Amino acid sequence: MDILGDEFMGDRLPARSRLNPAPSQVWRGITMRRPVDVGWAAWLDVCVRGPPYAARMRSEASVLHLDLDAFFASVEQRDKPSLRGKPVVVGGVGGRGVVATASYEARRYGVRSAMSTREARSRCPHAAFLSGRFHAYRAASEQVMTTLRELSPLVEPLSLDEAFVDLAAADLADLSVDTVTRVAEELRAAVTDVTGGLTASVGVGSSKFIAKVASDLDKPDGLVVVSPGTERDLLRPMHVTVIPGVGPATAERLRRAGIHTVADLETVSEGELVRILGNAQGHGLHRLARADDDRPVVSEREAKSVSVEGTYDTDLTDRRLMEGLLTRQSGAVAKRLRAHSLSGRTVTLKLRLHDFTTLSRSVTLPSPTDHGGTIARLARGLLTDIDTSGGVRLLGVGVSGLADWVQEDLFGIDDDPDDGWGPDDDVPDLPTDRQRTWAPGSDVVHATLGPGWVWGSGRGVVTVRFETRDSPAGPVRSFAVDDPELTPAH
DNA sequence: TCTGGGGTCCTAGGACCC
DNA sequence: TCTGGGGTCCTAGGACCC
Repeated sequence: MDILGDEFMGDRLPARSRLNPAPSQVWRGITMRRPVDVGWAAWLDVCVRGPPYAARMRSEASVLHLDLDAFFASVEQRDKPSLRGKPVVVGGVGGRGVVATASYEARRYGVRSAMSTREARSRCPHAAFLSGRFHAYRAASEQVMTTLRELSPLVEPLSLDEAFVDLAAADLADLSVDTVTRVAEELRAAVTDVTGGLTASVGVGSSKFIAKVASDLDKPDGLVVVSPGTERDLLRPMHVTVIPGVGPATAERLRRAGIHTVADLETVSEGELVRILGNAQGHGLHRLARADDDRPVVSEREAKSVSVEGTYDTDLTDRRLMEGLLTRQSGAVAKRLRAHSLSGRTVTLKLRLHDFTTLSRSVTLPSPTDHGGTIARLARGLLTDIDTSGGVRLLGVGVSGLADWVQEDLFGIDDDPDDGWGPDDDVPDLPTDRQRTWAPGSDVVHATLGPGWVWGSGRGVVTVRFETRDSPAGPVRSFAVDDPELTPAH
């Protein structure tokens, strides 16, 4: 039975784990066998989430969370002394910009992250409004992350200004509250030193959740260490929104069920939470409400998607302009994919209409691409079905289903003379309507008009690139067509 | 002219396969 | 010629995070 059990897990579950061995690594290489007294459902749970009978929570405060204070604004004040002590707002400065970071001086006027810049200007007209210098932020962030890695090899950056550090992987004498307090204070000083004056708020606790809550308790420039055993008392009086994953929508659903605080949440059964919030969130919240969090600190994460989007100061209505913007965005996405040696199979078009409704449309190729032209053609193709007559405020392109290789590299497209696309080959008919993409799975995936032609009304000779299963940037052929939907671009 | 940009994860339905 | 169930893949949308 045990052997059967191992085979079962080895065969089925790992489809994901083998490719993407994520949190399961907490088990530190221990091969786990299903004990005879544990049922299958419970065993699955063990394999996915970790051992339930081992201590789920760490017994020591060994997870540290560091959060740089008002990061973007602080970098600006550091680099420009005239801004020190004054309200600084970094974010979008255009007509539709929002605040990314407000300095503490600006926060006194009610300026907050995610507020529209328009609103921020009306609340604090004398603030300095800056659009941001991301190279400087990235450089400062790197200095900080390097400092964290000197303390422990296990550092998980969450963004430019935030990271978890696993102190259990650090070379410390012990993990007592006194020791981690001292280490955390030294770390804060080191961060300020290496960045030339930036301050950080730090929280330390027995889990990611507790460390993050703790770092919020004494901002800015503070340190809170939560003693093991006191976690639940700390959380009980807090509003449910302290729990990561509980935003405005979830908080409202909970409020309607009479649940406001973590203490309220503790009294609700797991089944009831699942009923209110669905499976994943219900189970997750039931655990977090009890400070039950064994998520490991993970240093390397694989990217799952790459995207570029833009919100325009005035709504777009010109389709040709939108196609041009998509082409440019696709090129940027492709460039970033190639910079990371990635390619992806699914291309997603994103639109936000004038009334803020958000749409997405996607297609999946048989093999991954990192080719800007291919991404652009697919994105423009997806746009053709959408009614944009009311105006479009946001346009974007993304690629997901990422692989760390490109099929064209493995099966060169030009060096096989008998690749089935010679001059005498039987080439499929051109599409006669505006539809330019074939169903995935057919041999020809996509055909695109060559330069000089757009879809419209007319007829003539067109150049078409055929994209096939095996060659996404396939052969180019010319055709005489008699298609009233086709017209020269000039 | 209220509401960014870059992500992650989850849900739900349909197609398809065994 | 009807009744399944499970699993995977794909698409669309939504919540959430920094």
